[in-house]
Order: sequence, then structure tokens, then C-alpha cells
Amino acid sequence: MSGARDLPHPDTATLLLTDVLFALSDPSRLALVRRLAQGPLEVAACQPTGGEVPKSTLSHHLKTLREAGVIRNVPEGRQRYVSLRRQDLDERFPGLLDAVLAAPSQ
Amino acid sequence: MSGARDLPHPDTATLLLTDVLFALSDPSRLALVRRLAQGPLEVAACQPTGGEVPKSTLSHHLKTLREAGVIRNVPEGRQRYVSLRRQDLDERFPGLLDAVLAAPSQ
DNA sequence: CGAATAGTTCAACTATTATCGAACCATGTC
DNA sequence: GACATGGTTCGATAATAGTTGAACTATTCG
Repeated sequence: MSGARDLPHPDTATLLLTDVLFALSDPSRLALVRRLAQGPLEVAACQPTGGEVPKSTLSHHLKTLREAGVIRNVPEGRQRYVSLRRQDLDERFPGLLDAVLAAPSQ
Repeated sequence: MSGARDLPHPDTATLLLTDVLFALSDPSRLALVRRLAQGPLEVAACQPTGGEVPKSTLSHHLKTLREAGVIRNVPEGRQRYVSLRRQDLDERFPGLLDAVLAAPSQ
């Protein structure tokens, strides 16, 4: 596989609850999702606040979230924009994202 | 550690969202939680419907759920009763369990 | 007490995930 | 075209999680 321009995103109707829960069960991924709830970010801005992490590690977490259907990752010029698939998640799993975002973050 | 009569259960106020999400992210554990939503079960009845699994495997999954704070596992005579910590979860993570239970199971 | 029953814990092994450097791919700029 | 920039993918290794048989603990019953 080589630098595919458009990364694959699963259809809303096929999203699996267990995949979503797993993707959200990692503290750093969950923290990112909380930030994405306030608006899209470019990949570089998805770095955990405070610590720098290698690009490949960040990309791996984005992949996990994307393949679970939690985020969308689309090219935009030379960068990529990462956004929460909020409506899709609300449609498929009503109330789930709201509950997760409302929960104590620690 | 030897056959402790009363297994440890985390306090409601200390439950971590990521631990709960992780515990629920396994299909067989999630299926069990759905069944527990209808009432407590003895451990033997926690077997996945259809396939038999070794006692040790089942016990391991129960431990994961218990340590995350999702279930309670209490001795009752010679058996143990497993139940959902529904109120505790609702108190700590309002709406989460409802959303999970309402979600499509596949 | 001895045996049966119900389940947890231990230890070893397998499988899945996480981490990270290096290679690679597109886009934009000179 | 050459090069810098922004990111993904690959491959290897480390860490974590799942699976299971065997050993062990507690309780009940004869």
C-alpha cells in the first residue's frame, strides 16, 4: 500500500460498538477525541498536549480511531484534517458520545 | 493470594472511564453485560450462550469486568452471584450504560 | 472427616497492541 | 525538476491481553 490519498472510512451503518469502545478505551485517544469535540484539527495539532510523540505513533492512533469510525481523516492540500464523526456516531449509537464526553476525564 | 472469599471491588468514585470502555470492548464480555442487564446470574450461568468456555477463561473475563467496576461478584453459599453495578455506573458515568445497552448488538 | 461442587488463582503460552525509526508518498514552493 | 513539508506505511521489538490446564480454596452434604 502506498500513500493512499483518501483513507478508507467505514460506513456508519456498519460501525461496531466493540470497535468504538476499544478505540475510546485508550487514555491518549480519548483525550484526543475530547479535543476534537471542540472542532477539527490538523494531524500535527493532534499531538498530546505536553508530550511530543513520534509521527508514526500518532498516525497509528489515528488509524485505530478512523477504522473504528470515530474520526474522519481527510486530505486538505498538504495537510490532513481530523474531525469527529459526531453525527454518524449519534445516529448509530445514540447517546454514547454524549455520555463519554460528559464523563469525568479522570 | 489464596481463594479470597470476598473479591475486591473498586469504589464508584474511583472508576475510570477508560477501564470501563476497555472492559466493554470485548464482544463476549459485552454480551454478558447485556444479559446481566436483565438480572444477576451465578457464575456458571455466565457462560456464553452456545459455546462452553473453560472456567478459568470465564473467571478471567469476570475479573476484567469486576476490576473495571462494571460488575459485582459476591459469594452466596457455595456459589457466587454476578450482577451489573448499574446504579454505580449511572452515578459515575450518566447515560453511558443506557447508550451501550441500547446500541445495536452487531 | 471425606468427597463433591463452585469458582478463583497460578503459570505458561499465544495473540494482539503499542511504540518508534526508516522508508515512502503527495503537495506546494522555488 | 529539486527540495522542504506533512503525513502514512512498513518492519521490528516491547508490552499487554487472552486462553487454558492444573492447583488450590471454600462451602455443603453424607
